[in-house]
This record gives sequence, C-alpha cells and structure tokens, in this order.
Amino acid sequence: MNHIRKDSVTNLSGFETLKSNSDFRRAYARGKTYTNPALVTYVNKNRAGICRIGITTSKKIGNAVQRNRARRVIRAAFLCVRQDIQPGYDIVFVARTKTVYKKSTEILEIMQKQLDSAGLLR
RNA sequence: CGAGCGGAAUGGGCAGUCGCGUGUGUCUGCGGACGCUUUAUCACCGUCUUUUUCAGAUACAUGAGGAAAGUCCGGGCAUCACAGAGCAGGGUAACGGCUAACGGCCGCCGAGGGUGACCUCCGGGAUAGUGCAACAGAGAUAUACCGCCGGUUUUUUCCGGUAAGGGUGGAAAGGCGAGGUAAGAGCUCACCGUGCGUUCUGGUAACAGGACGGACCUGUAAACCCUACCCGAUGCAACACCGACCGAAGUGGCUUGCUCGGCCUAUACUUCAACGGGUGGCUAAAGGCUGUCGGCAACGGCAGGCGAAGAUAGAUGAUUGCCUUCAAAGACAGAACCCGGCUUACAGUUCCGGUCGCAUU
RNA sequence: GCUGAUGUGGCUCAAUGGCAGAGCAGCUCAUUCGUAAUGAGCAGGUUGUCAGUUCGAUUCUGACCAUCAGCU
Repeated sequence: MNHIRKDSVTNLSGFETLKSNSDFRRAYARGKTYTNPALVTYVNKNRAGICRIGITTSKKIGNAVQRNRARRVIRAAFLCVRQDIQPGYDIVFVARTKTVYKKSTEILEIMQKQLDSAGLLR
C-alpha cells in the first residue's frame, strides 16, 4: 500500500510534498535561507534520497484568492526547474506580498538564482 | 436634453504551448486461472482472462460565485430508545396571504419624508403591576417659590384658598373663548384635539368614515414585565463501517440547563496518551429554463426539453498572440454536506418601466 | 468548516442609562551635592466603527471591523 502511494505522488509532480508542521519547522530552523522581496527559499538536506517541496502562503499575503494565486505561481515556476534539481533535499518556498502581482517567469528567474547559489542545480 | 426613481442582466471572448482534480473507455503492467517444470512449493516460460483491487500511458468529457464571504435566521439530513410533561431560557410582534420553514417575500393598513416616480419604520400592551427620569426647577406623578385673593396681626409675620401669569426642563395636567368667582380652576358650556366604550356603513381583516356616551390620563417595555404565537439538544470535525492501538487513571452512564418520566448496563462512559489511518456520508436539488393556465403580486398547477465540481496541506493555473474597449480586461472575491433567505463588498457595461423640469411639434 | 469570547489614556483594568475613573508609565515643581524613593501638581480618551431606541448611551438593540480561544 505504501509504495503504491509514493508512486502516485512521484508521478504527478516528480516530487513528494511536505505536509506536516514538524517538517516545515525543521526546514525553518536548520535550513539555509535565500531571500528576495518576492520569494523566500529554505533548503535543508534530508535522508530520503528524494526531493520534497513545500509552499507556505500565510494570512499576511491576503485573502484566499490571493493566497491561491501565489501558490499557483510558485508551483508553475517550480515545474520549469524541476528536471535540473539534485535529489535529497527539502525545499520550502514562502510567498510574500509582492508574489501575487508577479508573473511566473519573474518568479522563475528568482528561483533559479536562489537554487543556483544553494548548489542544487546541475 | 437635463435631473432623479424603481427593477433586471452581465461579471470578457477565441486560439497555441506546458500542466492539475474527477469520471468513462482502450492498452500495458500487477494480479488471478490453467499448462510446462519439480518429490512438492516458489521462480522462469507459454496461453487465457476482466468479474473485483492497484499502478502507469493515452483518448474523450467535465471542472468555483453573484455574492462561493459574514455565519445573522430558517429547513433538509444524521445521532441521541420515543421526541414525552413541567419549570427555566430564547425568539417573533398591525392585518391578510405565500412558503418545507423563516426574523424572509408579496399585498394592504397606519405613521413619517419627497413637487413627483417612490422611499423609510423591532409598528402589540404605559387603562394589570413594579422600577427609573441625573442637572435645573417650588414641584417629576405629586406640589405651592414668586405672584393673585381672603382672614389675622399690623412695620414684619402667620393661616387658608388658587393653578390664570413668571421662570426650569425632553416632559409641568389638552387648546381657545365665554360664563362663573373674593381670586381662580373642565367648575359649567360652545368649538377643536386626543385616545376609550357602544353602535351603523364599507372592507376577509388591520382599518377608514359617521352617530351617541362619558373622559382628559407625562415619558420609557431595544427596563423588569403582561398578552398571543413559536422553539428538545448537538452539528458532516454529525454519524456508520473497516484497520491499527489494544496502554494508564477515574466513575455507573445516557437522554436537556433543572425536576419528573424513560433507556442502557461494565465488551459501558470520561480523561490522558496514541494512530495526526482509510472508506462511505458526497451530491438529481423543497433545482432552474421555456410555454401556458390561475392569482394585483409573492407564488402555485400542467406540458416540454435541460440537468456530470466533489477536492482533503485542498484541483480551474502559467505563458504567448489576436479581438473588444478611452484604457495594460483592470472590481469584490475561492465550493468543503446540501438548499431558502438576510446582511456586507463590488470596476465597467447593457436593458426595461415610471417621474419632474425645460425646449420643440 | 463549526462554536464561543473580548475591544475604555502609552500598559493593566473599573463603571447602576445621568461630570469617564484607579494603579503603573510620562511631564513640571519641591526635597538631595546628584540620582532613586517620597510629596505636590499637570497633561493625555471620537469608550473599535456605523446606524437605531431614549430627554440623554461606555452601558440597551442591530450591522460591520479587528483580536483571541476551543472543537478532528
């Protein structure tokens, strides 16, 4: 049962998603931080051997529509870089107020710069 | 043409590329059956199979709102044995209708506003009772400060009558005139005003109009309260089933806040710890559209055809071009069991029907 | 998603429908060689916002806004 479920998640986006609060808190506490007015990235090494991502959109950003838009823009930007990422890391993206008004191509440039300085890009 | 009133609709469209949820079909794998093999089983290999479970690929279909929001009312649905009685508590408030129901809607009455179209109103009872009315004022539901009149003393004063006049206040015993009196007073009378009772006419009714009688009473019930009607509690995190845990502590427990009544009994209930398990509940609905009939209308009857979101860290996105536009498609905003309302937010556009003013015919 | 509670000076809180108050903090003066403590005085409020009931609302009623808590 367990391995089947992992396969389904792997297939749809190529990565597993972070779900529990403890995973996020570990990333905030131990991970390296890369900041930008439109995006904050936390990178933390894990032992699973696969890449896991999480997206945080807090209530500060706005109402439900604006939070959904920020999440979708970040997800669309991540789908463009996912083939180039080395496995074995937990990545947490935190949306900020300006994320809502950016296009996904702009977020993509920021994300590539941050992940490159983290040494995750091949 | 200008100003203003009421109602309704819309809430960008098309195409390319990359992606997501759900459903259905096809294929592949897994699985299952049989054969081969083997002492026997597994594995390998071959054939068949889709009824069921799972995964992948692919094709097709479909995929947020008018408020999805606030969670303010009402109902369905579910559990509590039945949904029972009384008390407490809560809600509603002219009248008639609509509705599954409502605090909603329609009509109508009354009051208020506007030249008008039209708009606004938690609109029962203060003559059942209790409470409150600061400050000011003589006095706040009962009275006598100034004043006026009579008596007494006489320089003062004291006693009685009075509510016309003064001033205070949101509110001071209905207004005004005549008679009357020592001075006055609904004390008496005419007219007017207010609400009450009886009765007549119109209306289903609230109510409106008329006649007669007797009265003049402060405000506040979004103060307690009274009257009439309504409400059992908890909410899909309800609840049912399967799995895991199957540990510790305490106690009879449940039904309603209380009482009665009732039910279940240690495989029960509560708390802590833990699994942050899975499946169902889950979407065709008191649904909307068109026509027609009934009704002033809300709404109801009949006929036709329409009618696939169902996620669970939570799917509708990203990006490019063109069209539309004065303008870069730019407002408010994301279903979470489902409906009927209410309230609040909202860029721009369109349509319909009244009103007033000015000008022309 | 559901349920409930609270908004008063810079902070913590009080209030019978009738002048908005207390403590701490702030400022000025006194005291001291100076500071603290102490004493005297001063200032600071759209009572979350908007409507309504009332002669009058922090208080009563409704709508909205913000914050906090609980339920798997």
